Amino acid sequence: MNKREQADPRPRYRQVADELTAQLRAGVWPVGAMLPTETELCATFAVSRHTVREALRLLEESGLVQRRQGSGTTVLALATPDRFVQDITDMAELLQYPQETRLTVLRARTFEADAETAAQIGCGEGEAWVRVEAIRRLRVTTAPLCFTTLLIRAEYAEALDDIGVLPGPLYALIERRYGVQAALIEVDIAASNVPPHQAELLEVEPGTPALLIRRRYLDGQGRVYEISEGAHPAPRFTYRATLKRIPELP
Amino acid sequence: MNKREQADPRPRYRQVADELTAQLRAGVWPVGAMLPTETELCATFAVSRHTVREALRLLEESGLVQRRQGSGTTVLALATPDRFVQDITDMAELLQYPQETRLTVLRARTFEADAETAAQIGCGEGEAWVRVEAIRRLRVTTAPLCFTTLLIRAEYAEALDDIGVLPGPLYALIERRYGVQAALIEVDIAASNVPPHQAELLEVEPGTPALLIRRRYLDGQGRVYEISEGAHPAPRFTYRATLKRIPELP
DNA sequence: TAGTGGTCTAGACCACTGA
DNA sequence: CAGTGGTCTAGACCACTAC
Repeated sequence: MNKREQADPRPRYRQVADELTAQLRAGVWPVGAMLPTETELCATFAVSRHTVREALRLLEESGLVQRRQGSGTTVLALATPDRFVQDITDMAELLQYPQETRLTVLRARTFEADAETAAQIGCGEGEAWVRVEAIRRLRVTTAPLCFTTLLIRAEYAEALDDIGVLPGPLYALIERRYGVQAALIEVDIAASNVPPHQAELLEVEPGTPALLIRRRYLDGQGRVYEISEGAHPAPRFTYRATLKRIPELP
Repeated sequence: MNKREQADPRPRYRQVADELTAQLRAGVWPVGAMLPTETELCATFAVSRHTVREALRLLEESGLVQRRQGSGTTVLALATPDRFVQDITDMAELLQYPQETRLTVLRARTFEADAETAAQIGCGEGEAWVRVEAIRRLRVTTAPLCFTTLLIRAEYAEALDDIGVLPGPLYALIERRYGVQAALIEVDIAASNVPPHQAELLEVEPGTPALLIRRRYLDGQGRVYEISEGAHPAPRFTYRATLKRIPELP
């Protein structure tokens, strides 16, 4: 039993994981049911607890089961669904602006969110926010890249002073100053026309199609603390993402 | 040494991982250098090899180090960079069309890629492909959602017969018939105007802004085998993504 | 061939869950 | 309280890498 006698090149924990995956797929346990305990699985497969735990770790990483100390291992799914991820490692990659861009603030104004604005933002009524309008340009050429509207909680307003002084996107400046980290970023992308009052600033004809990119930044408590909305005239900007498939278990 | 005598609630392997992370950040080892061997780390931290390995697993999952059997553990980075992921679990989520849509094929035609087309597609010159033009509609209402142009390798053309018969996006039909899995999907999103010849079909005025979504599907060998290009008239469709921060180690 | 990380065992105690 | 998964030890052999 010690050596790998059979011609199976897979490690034992992998064999156990594959067997369990197959049994899950076969419907041995329904979703929500409890898997046998680790000790029981040790007996079933005649392996040590360590090996069983390595196998369960694989199942857990695939999202098939959930383990909870004290209560046991529950079935989350019978088979690994198709999964894709977009993995963004670089902050610049997230915003997808070339490094050589500069944001010029046009206006900044504090306001209190009325009912309608609060609903739009997803914040409480009466909260103090700052609205900033700005233009993003390439440093070299003159054509503006986009017209940006930023909304940030008034309590973080001083981070605005760092725009143009320190590099990086606003959310990074806020993190630097206040320690608030974006835990979640919601991105909405839509098409629209360049609004009339922005057309001149963007140096395009009114009615030019534009890519609207709206990002909502949420902190660890799920509270929205920044919203950025950029209007990018049609030919100047393309949003690009690469999605990788997460390989299935077997 | 057995019990957790100090008031440190972290498990030992976590303490070891955090200490190593701090040392990495402090520059004890440069990028590319070898970490001490697991046995050495056991002695340094006075823990068992299992504990060291759990700690190294954490470092590896954070992308700080790389482990290779036989050669050792090398430093990949001194600190975990900001990382965000978009995690797409549902296939429908990937395409973001509501379930109740139907694709109606207007035209389908086989062609050979000339030099220009081959360069655009990213395929070899002279290869046989099929171009399909189609309209996606909600089943209930009448307003078309988008005008779609599909390009697929001619060898997978029979998957087109399943459109409207089997549910799911084309790439899933191809996978079902031929076993080809998308390993990578590249998504480009841009703004444009609805082309004149599509305006009538989409039931919008010519010149209406549209969201162009172009997806390139690559198989495991990095070969493009399908491209879909959808033109979505402005108010009818918004692309939405949610990015989660990957928590740092400490 | 020496040394690395990968796998595996047997056994122990702990922290947490739920009856 | 009994039983679960979480952590940890001591020790072993194996597969792989590099010299």
